[in-house]
Amino acid sequence: MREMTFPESGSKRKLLDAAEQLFAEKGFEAVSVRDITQLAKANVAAVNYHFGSRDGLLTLVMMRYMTPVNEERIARLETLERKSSGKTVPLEEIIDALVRPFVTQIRKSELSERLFYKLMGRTFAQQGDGLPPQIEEQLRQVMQRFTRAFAKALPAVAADDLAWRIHFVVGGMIHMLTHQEILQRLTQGASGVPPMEVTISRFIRFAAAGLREGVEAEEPAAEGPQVLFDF
Amino acid sequence: MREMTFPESGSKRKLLDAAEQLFAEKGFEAVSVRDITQLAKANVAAVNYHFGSRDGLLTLVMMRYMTPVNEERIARLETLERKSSGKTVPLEEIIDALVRPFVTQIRKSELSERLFYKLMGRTFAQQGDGLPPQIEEQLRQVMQRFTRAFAKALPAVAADDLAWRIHFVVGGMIHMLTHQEILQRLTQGASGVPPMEVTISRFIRFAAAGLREGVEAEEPAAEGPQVLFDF
DNA sequence: AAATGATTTAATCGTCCGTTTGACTTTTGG
DNA sequence: CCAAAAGTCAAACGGACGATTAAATCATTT
Repeated sequence: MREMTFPESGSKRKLLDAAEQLFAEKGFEAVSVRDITQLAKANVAAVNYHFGSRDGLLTLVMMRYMTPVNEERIARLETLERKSSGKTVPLEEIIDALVRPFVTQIRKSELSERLFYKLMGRTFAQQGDGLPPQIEEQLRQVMQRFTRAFAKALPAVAADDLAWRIHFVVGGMIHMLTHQEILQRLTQGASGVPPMEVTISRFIRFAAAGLREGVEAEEPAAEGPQVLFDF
Repeated sequence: MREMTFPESGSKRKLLDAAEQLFAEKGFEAVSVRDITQLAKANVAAVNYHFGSRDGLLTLVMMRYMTPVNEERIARLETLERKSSGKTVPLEEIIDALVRPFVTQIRKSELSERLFYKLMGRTFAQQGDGLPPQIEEQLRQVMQRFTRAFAKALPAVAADDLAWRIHFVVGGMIHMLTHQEILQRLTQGASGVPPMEVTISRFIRFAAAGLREGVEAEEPAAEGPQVLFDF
């Protein structure tokens, strides 16, 4: 009958939140367990008690915000492929599925927008350089999935060419996230649309053009107009 | 008659070389003074004696490989602007001036290609996040200079749009450098051309297409054919 | 109320860090 | 040749780090 009571005290969550905030602000390696426990108003030993080690906490923090994003990416891509059964999925929609979860998942985090984007960017930037294996595996699967989708949408682009172009796209995406604050001030002033929405639209157009480079324009869709993207 | 003897013992250079190598391999923050002096076969105190502090050494290491690259970037851009006096500089050539110095400056370093690219990538990725002020200033000036050039080459692109597109390009460039090793294996097997040359050609095409997005094709150059880029 | 398990706490461990010291050795210039 | 400068060296400094211990406190169940 105790299933409604929290089996864990609030301190575990407080530690996760404090760590998340500090990692976003200062980077993963620049934050000590003492920084974290101090912000969370917990004892130094709390981290090792609840998470086994600093690395255990780091992994859980990463999983908490990365997993929903990666799951939504896959879900969106699968929806796209199901919708357009047979027909090719428009390139812009694939890129959208890759980056849109950044804005849709943000409200579920308690971090400010700015910090959430930084956190995501920091994580992606560290790929292949000491990320927890679970995160690496998630990202590997996501990129493999999207690479296949891109290949289908761009049959005219050679495989090795496409691999590099996707690489460039990912780099642009990371830079968009990590340095978002620098340029976001230019974007503001527009309508009530969140600034990141505008940035993502810009990114989708840029990435699609880069990915399509050298591919001659296809004949205007045989049946009906193309889906419009007026971000 | 002693002009051929080094006024400084070789240890200063050995420290710079060792630090450069370790920074490239493990990242700037993951290398201790003791790691460096051990590889350089010097005493722990040598770093503080020759460079004042670990940060002093880090700054000098960065300056040593960043300054030539940034100077060549500017020089190439100025040559372009001088050559095509009046006429607009082709977009591809501007991007080329931005990234080509990576390959031209590499042989002057004693590092292996792979490490040199990693080092550059790591540095760019840290921009605005604790780089030595001199390096930050160099990069700021370079990007300001190139932003002006891009604006001239793409008068049809709004200023804020262009700023973001350049941002995406820089992100792709950084990712190309830092993760070069992962995809380079796909590129090899070609002719005797260095793999990075091929990668840079791919990057230039990608970036140019992204930057040009939405700009209707200009009428075929009124006088003579365009300069050919057959990388 | 007693017992049990989960959590919190202060104190401390050993290690690594960047830096400093002072003695020692080498190089340099008059 | 010799004094001054430059360089090297072993040793140690204080501080921060992640982790651990054992006792104290809390919550829940019996």
